[in-house]
Amino acid sequence: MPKLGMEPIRKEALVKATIVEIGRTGSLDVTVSQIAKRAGMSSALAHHYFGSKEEMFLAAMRHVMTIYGAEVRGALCLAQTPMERVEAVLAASFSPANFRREAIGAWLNFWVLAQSAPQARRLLAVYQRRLRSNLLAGLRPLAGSRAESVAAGLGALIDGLYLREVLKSGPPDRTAAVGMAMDYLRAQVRLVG
Amino acid sequence: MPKLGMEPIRKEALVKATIVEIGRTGSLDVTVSQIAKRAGMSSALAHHYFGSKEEMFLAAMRHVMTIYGAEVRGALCLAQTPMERVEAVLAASFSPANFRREAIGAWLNFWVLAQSAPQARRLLAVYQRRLRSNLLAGLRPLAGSRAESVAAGLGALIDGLYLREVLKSGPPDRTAAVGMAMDYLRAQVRLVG
DNA sequence: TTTTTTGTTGATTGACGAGTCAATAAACTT
DNA sequence: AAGTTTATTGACTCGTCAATCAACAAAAAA
Repeated sequence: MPKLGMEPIRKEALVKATIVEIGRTGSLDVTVSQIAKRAGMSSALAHHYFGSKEEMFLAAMRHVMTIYGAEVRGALCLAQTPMERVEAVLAASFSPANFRREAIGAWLNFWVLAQSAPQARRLLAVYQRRLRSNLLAGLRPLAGSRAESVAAGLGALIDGLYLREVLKSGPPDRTAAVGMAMDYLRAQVRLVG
Repeated sequence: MPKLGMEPIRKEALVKATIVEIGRTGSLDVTVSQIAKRAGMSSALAHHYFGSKEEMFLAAMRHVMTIYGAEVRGALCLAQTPMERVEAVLAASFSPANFRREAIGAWLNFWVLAQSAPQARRLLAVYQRRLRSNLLAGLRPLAGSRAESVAAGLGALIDGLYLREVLKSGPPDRTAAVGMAMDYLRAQVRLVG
């Protein structure tokens, strides 16, 4: 019963299943069979489309980052003032799509992967650069020469808030996270203006 | 040629080797054989003393946290003012013993482990509580009712700075990390005093 | 209609690794 | 001296899993 044009559908299903499984087990120790099963196919087919488990992981990572990037762009085009720009980035960073258990768990594991897989490292570096430059655009008018340092701090704080969510039980509290980051932002900016 | 009283020596060697190997490979995918080899013994002996790989990981985690705890206590007993107390905690958090590649890599992986191993989760929770209360002791006189929130922010920032170090190349920059945290602290405290 | 391309899987291979065991040996105990 | 405890390892078991293969099915192209 092979319908044609399955490739993109299967690949997408696998990518999503990968994220779910990594998020669910909280580790990269997920078997291709697990992922394939959740995506509703045989493990052989998963290999057929992706070639290797590592490719699957990288595709999943790209997917998470693509969603993130899209949300940032979306929020950013509504922003008028510099402050709004920064707020937009924060809102996107803690959006429901990104700041949820599965994604957070996946994100943490990508960090681990980045330590041994150069490809993953590169992807994460791209994310960091993008975050930095997005923040910087809004921060320069607000914080002047301290913009660089504030952006670095804010970036680290965002990552830290993700990390802390890992140990919490219950659903992630976006409002609290955004609040914490905004708090930092306001405190740092007040010193200049 | 069995000398007696080897147990503590072997165990310590294994714990240190575990940290080194996890830090070196950047993942929990280290074989017991690798660890045992680095510690200068057979894998069978490693199993003899620890029973399982998981026990080895937990012992390594306890070790890292013990060092951290000792450094905090050491720095804390020299502190006179509240501000000095907070500074002491920060200094310990980014001390050469803790803020080095191996330990950082190990730390990150413990976080991952905490997602699936309840024991590890508990250990990490202990660390967080201790950090929180240490910070709070210094912060309450400085930040009053905002102390809780500042402590949470500082805690997240510290973890975030660790996380960011993972992707950097070259040796960790303690001074920069402490500076960033102090920066946050000063900004938050200024709003009160 | 034959052939090729695309989709799909059950079965298999081959490697690797955690944990066990039997055996050996040195030290302590009685 | 005989027995017990501690140290130590090579060899082995048993399971798991990534990756491959052979085979089958259906659509598209020839």
